[in-house]
Amino acid sequence: MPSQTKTADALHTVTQLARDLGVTARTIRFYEDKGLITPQRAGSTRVYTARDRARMILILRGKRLGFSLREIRDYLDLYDVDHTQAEQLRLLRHAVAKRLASLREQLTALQQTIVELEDVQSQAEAAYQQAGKKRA
Amino acid sequence: MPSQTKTADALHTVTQLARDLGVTARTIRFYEDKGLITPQRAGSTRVYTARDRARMILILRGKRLGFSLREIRDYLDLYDVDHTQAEQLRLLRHAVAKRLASLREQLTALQQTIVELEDVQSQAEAAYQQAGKKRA
DNA sequence: CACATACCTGACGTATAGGTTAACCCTTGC
DNA sequence: GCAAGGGTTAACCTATACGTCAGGTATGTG
Repeated sequence: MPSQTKTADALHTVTQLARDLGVTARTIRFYEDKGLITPQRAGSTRVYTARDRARMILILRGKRLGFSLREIRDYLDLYDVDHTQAEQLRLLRHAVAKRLASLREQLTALQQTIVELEDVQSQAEAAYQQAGKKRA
Repeated sequence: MPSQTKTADALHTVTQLARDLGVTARTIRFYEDKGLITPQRAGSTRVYTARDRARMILILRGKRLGFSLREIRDYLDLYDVDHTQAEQLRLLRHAVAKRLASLREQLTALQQTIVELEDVQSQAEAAYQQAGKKRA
């Protein structure tokens, strides 16, 4: 695909894109500083294409999933090189699997904590009832 | 139960406790600085009892669950309240209920994140298979 | 006594993810 | 002609959770 396809792709400034995505312009510039996105420039003004927007969405998604900006950058770099490289996909799968394992561990621990806390709750409840009786 | 029961409880220094728990002494002192534990002192030297050790274990578990030290401190404070005062019990129950609600919320979010990641995983898997085919 | 250890406090450094502010440049409209 | 509004960089501030000295004290041993 040649680089000039459709001119219909809306271009945006940082502020517009930020509003669109629910982050601040500062955040987007910060990501650029960290090498996660590199918009074109019109003079010194940043110009974002639909592709850039899609990339930002991937970044935010990565963040939601608990990856650090550095990790996100590395994974996005994998995409950029070539989608068909099996080796890179292997790395991605590995990273995702690791993260999943960690999350599942957290899930188990969290469930356990809830059970424990429910125990504390019922004990506090019982003690409260006792205190009530004594006072009566 | 009176406060002096068995003298058999082993006492430890920061370094000993740290090694025992797999953290550094600096970490333990830091927690003290943040009000999470307050060991007794022998002169200026910190002295940790079995209770202190148990408390440290609770702290570390909280950390594993991804809570901030501040949250952990608040959470431990709940345990410290006098269990016999009705008013305090009321506050305790309230705090525990709030924390439980928050934990359940986190649980839901975590489960959702896992589902999303599993999705990413299966897509990466599919792409990997595709790449394999192409190369063959 | 001197030296090795271990403990203490205090202060500064690090990484992550931005927020805030300052000072400056351009463009547009009245 | 100039203020308003948006864009830019640079630099400093924040919070979290420690690591890493520096400098000082106390204890025990040959």
